[in-house]
Amino acid sequence: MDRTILVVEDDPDILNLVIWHLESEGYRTLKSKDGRKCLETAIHEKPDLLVLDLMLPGMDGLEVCKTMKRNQATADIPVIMLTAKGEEVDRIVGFELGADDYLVKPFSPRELLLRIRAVLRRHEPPAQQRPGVLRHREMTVEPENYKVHIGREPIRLTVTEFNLLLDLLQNKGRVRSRDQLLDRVWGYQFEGYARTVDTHIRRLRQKIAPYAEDIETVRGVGYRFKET
Amino acid sequence: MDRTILVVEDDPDILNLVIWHLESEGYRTLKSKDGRKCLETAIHEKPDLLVLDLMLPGMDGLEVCKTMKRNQATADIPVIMLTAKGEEVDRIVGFELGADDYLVKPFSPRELLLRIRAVLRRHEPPAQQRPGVLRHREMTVEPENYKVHIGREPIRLTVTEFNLLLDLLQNKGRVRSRDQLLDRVWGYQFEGYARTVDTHIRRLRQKIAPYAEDIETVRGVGYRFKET
DNA sequence: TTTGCATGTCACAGAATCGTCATAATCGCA
DNA sequence: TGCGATTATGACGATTCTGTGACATGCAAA
Repeated sequence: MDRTILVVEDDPDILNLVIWHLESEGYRTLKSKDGRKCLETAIHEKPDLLVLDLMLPGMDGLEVCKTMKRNQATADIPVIMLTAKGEEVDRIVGFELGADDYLVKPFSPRELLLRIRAVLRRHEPPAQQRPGVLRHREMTVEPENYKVHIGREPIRLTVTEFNLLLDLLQNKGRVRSRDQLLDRVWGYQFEGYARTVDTHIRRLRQKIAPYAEDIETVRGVGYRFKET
Repeated sequence: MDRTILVVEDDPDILNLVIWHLESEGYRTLKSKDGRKCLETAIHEKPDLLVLDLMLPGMDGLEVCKTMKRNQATADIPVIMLTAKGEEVDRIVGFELGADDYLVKPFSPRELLLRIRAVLRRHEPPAQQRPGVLRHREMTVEPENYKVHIGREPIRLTVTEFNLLLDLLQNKGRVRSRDQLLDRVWGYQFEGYARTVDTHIRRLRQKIAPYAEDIETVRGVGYRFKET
């Protein structure tokens, strides 16, 4: 699962409280105290959901929300608004801004968690798009669990190896350049050499030995998982 | 592929660095040091993407961006902003101006390249317009995959051979001179003899043996892929 | 702290690929 | 038909790319 939630709130007490509850529920979290900064975070980190305080220094929550919905990169991220009593609830509820739900302070953490769960469920990608279990001959890969089996035998992969395998498998038949792989598996900000990919490909091949050949080297281009 | 990128930056060092990296990745490039001039260039040359420095002499990056987005001819060109640390990142991130992404200096060239690739991917024309699988009798060529089949049989081509075949096939029926082929397949910077093309044509003919005859030699001119 | 694992980097060897050249074959035209 | 120009071919050395093992670092568990 491992959803990431960005919390934007200027009151440090509330911020930490919310963060603490989210993390103890197993969510990954990001914080921001500033309306402007949080947009930046939203774009680069692509959280699965945003918990947004209405009253913020600088750019207020309404603005943040509107801006996000206008920007293609962030338009799909659901937003839960936090408001103090008496704030302009009506406009939020009107959802002119694209907020998906809202809570009036003071709220109970449990309620927040429930709302989050509900909103996430609503925004869950439909089953056929969701990464289900991937298969390749006798090998099964479970994206949600970081588990790989060949036949009955469990295969122990590191996170990097797993992500590498997953990306190749999800793009079966298509060549991925080393840079593309660095981008997708290691992330944008990684500043390493393309050679690193080779090493991990090697380790991956060793571990999925029976199918080592099915990771094809496309010389001068990159790697590709063999179709069927 | 062969996308054109306009880089607008007043610092010549950074400008040349960026240009160099872009070209070595195979992009065509245009430069501009001036906010006003670059608008003109953007309109006439229709680049596929703009890398725009925030701080510019004359008209600054924000203005350029806003102006571009107002003008129908340039509104669809994605923009990646470059900013020095501490500059008004917030307004950019607010995307009031329509920037599609941004980078804070100092940035790594690799990261810029990755962002460019990501933004271009987002703005990619829909699939039905993109060059799909090419066919010639029993032969299929998948441009994105570097894959060639004759019937069911996969054909192993090197990247150079593949690009050569692709260029000929995409221009079926038209003669290409050796110089044209050198430019398109080997790249402008290649400094070699035209005879090199002959050798690769030969290797290509061998590998696609059943259709060897379909690569016609046009004496004194170049080569041509026979119209079905 | 020590230990073990995951990771990224490096250097080197082997293999694939490339460009060039010499020579043979072919073509177009007088 | 014969000649010069052009192209095809095969070989070879040079270059580039990948696979591999070894190693340094960092992190986290013990």
